[in-house]
Amino acid sequence: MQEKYHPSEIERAVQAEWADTRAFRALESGDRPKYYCLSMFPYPSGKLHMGHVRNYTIGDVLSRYHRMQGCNVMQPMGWDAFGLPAENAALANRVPPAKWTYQNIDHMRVQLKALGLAIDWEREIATCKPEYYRWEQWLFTRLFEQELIYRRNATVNWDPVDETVLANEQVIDGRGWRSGALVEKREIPMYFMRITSYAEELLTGLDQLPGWPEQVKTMQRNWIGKSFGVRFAFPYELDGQAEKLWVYTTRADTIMGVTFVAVAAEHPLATRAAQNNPPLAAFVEECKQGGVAEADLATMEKKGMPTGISVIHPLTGESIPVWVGNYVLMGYGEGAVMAVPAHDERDFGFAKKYGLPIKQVIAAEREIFSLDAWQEWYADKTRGVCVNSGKYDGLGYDAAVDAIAVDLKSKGLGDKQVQYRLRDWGISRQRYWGCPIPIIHCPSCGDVPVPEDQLPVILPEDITITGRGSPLAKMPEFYQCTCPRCGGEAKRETDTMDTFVESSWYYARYACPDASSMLDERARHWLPVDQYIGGIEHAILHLLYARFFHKLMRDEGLVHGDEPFTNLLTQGMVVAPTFYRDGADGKKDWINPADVDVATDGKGRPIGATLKADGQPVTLGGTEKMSKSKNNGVDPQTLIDTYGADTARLFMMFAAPPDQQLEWSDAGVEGAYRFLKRLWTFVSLIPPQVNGIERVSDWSKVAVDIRDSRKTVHASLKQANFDYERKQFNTVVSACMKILNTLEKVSPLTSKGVGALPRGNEVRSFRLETLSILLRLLAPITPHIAHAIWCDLGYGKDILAAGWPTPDETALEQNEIELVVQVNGKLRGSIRIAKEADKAAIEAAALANADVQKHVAGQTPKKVVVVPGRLVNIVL
RNA sequence: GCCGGGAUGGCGGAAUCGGUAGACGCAGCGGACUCAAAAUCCGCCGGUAGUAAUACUGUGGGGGUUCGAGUCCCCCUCCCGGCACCA
Repeated sequence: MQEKYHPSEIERAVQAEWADTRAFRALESGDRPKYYCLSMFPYPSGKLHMGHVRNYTIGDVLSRYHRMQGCNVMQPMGWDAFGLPAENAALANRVPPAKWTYQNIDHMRVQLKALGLAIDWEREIATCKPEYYRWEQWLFTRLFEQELIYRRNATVNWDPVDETVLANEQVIDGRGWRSGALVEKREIPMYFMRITSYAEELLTGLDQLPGWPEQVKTMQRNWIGKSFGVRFAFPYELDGQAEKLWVYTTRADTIMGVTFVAVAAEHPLATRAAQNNPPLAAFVEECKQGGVAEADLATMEKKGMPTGISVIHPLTGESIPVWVGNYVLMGYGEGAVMAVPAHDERDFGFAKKYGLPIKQVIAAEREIFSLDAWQEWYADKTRGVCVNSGKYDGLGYDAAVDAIAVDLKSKGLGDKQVQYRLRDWGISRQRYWGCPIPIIHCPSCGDVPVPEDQLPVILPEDITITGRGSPLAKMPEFYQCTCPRCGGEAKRETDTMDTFVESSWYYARYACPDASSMLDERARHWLPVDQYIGGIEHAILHLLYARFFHKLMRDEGLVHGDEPFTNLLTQGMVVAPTFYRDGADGKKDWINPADVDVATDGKGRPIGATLKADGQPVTLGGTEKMSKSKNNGVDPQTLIDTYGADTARLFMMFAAPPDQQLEWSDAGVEGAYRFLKRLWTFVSLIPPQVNGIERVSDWSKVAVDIRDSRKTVHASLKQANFDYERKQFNTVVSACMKILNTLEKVSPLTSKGVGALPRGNEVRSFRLETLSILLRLLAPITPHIAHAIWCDLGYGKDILAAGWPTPDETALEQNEIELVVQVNGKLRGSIRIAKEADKAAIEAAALANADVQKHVAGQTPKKVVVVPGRLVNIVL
């Protein structure tokens, strides 16, 4: 074994060995318990980024740890290959999306393999391949026939210049990202999945997921948003016809305070009113401007205009004016809301702005009419009682809602209703690079699903992207077809599916990537996923859609069980410092941290930075998520080329706990490399054992410093095992570092001192045991070096099969313990005392302590608190 | 705006059930080795005062509960993630 650590040689050799032995092929056979470990698959954007490295290292650590614990592990990998960036790249570089995507996949696969991940590459899938998406189309047709998929109109962002539907991301400050045109809302027909039919199950199912972070479950619960309220109608008459304007509220107890009703611009009532009201028509037009993103709608200025139409309050018979409000959306709920300015912040602001009446109907501790008065109690439904509400006066929330619902029901104008905030999932996309929707539009038969024997509907890959509309809609050879039902001339659907559809079931397909049906028996074997790992940004949408899909597939008889992912780990982002210079056009020119020298003050604080190329200063821009736009990404490839995969992995695991943000640090990488170098050098200097080692049989007889060191090692092992179980890998690494520090103190080895071994067998035995523990603790994190040393030292042929180390409890035992003594909660001293000493003995020893007596100063303690094994607190 | 998180030395972070704040690493400072540098090794390292022992102070800010609070409760500030067509 050479003295110098050469990671690239070691890693190449170890990876070749794994490949030759197909070490990570997952088989369904055997009697070990299965462990399916899945990391969210990457979008093939071109190059691996640090977020990927972090995600896949976490997954790999968990996979290898469980394998060493005796599990039959499956860890697959694939590509979330459809999506918008491929079309953008096609526009920019004139490369067809398919070609671009496949090239990226080939490059990123090589990069992933260099990380030494324990992946079964024989299960690789790419969602853009017909053999994958054909089953998605097949399921679509099944769900369509069950009416779990249906077609209706929905609002999208429309770029009037490019004549294209825009993603929310492509709308910047209300304008199209390429054309700069003001974006409009437009209604188009789309297919929807009836996720609301599963709302209740998606909600209650969260209670069966103890392995999910509470934070994610809370977000999903709030997203589903189950509410108990009242749906009721305001009757009115229009053109001699009796009509009803329906609304929904969770605060029916405030119904007597309604002073106006607001409807969406697209509401039929608004349309009708605008017919002979030009200013209103103009306002309705104005409301169509802007995008559909909820964050924009919620933060924009609330505007409105009266329709001139009034409705009747269902309980008081009062005339209530109807307004059009730009903040009311047709797609949500009824497209109309009751407004109670006295008890709702938004309504209050609106009423103030337009001089609408404000009527207090809930008793507050202070008079209403200032914004902060009602805020104190409004959120707390249990506190207020009704006032100015006629027969409901004095009732609390529950009683008032009950009484009001009964009265509405008796008039046929409403009733209690449970509602969900969750909306059905619109899956149609007016884009090219996606899975074609398998529907044929027949003038006589309507929407006809493509029959099974005509699937897949293959997406043509040899096309050109213009940025205007969908290429498929310009390809008669794609859309011209005959109706499967009547044989007449028909038109194929040219929309594709939301890419979230592919990522909603890939976890199941990995179990049987070559199945001749959507899923087979192997999916039932491997599912559910035991451990899922991915970014917190997927906490709601992707994870909710995947849970929904699992239930759809369950009801199709394709999978067993209700939930797809038993345990979930949401990793934090990778962030790095940013640097920039102000460009000529007023925009910032972002400079990569690799091209910058940072100057620090005496204490190591950064005080300035210069560009390496010209030595001139650049501005420090703060720490942000690694991204192309801020040019602060560090290329993982350079990292791996310079230090090796083990260093990259070690740094990633050590720098922060998996679920927290990770700050990039070149010096931190150096530190990780230094540790591996130190380990390697230490091992390389161990002299060959000519006659083998005579093992110590009774550790209680060895020298006290070795016994103490052994205690540290086993305590660190115990801590590391605890931290592995709770997935806090940064402290696992800390424990490993501590073990090596301890070992080097007892068994110093330098290139100059080879052979000069003090105390023979005791040290050798301790070293042998300690290294076997250390290497196995490190094996999941830095698998190459651990495997190489394990073999070199003759521990065995495969560290993955070596089993997991357990601490020797006898090494941790101690007769005397140290107790900290506080006086009035302040640390004043410490005592050593027998482990089994009783409370009286501890108290006496504590009071006898010189440091303590100084502070007690003859006073009689009021109380003495003894916390066994920890401390004594003397209260004066 | 709404929902969910976060804030601890110069920096990343540790503190498992309310019980010694700062483990482990980085940076920095001092020293050894060297002709020299790199690498490596040893020591110091929250702040203030002090030669020191030690004292006071300290976990974003303000209040509270408790013998005892980084940890629990209330209020506030700032930062981050998501908001349904980025993935």
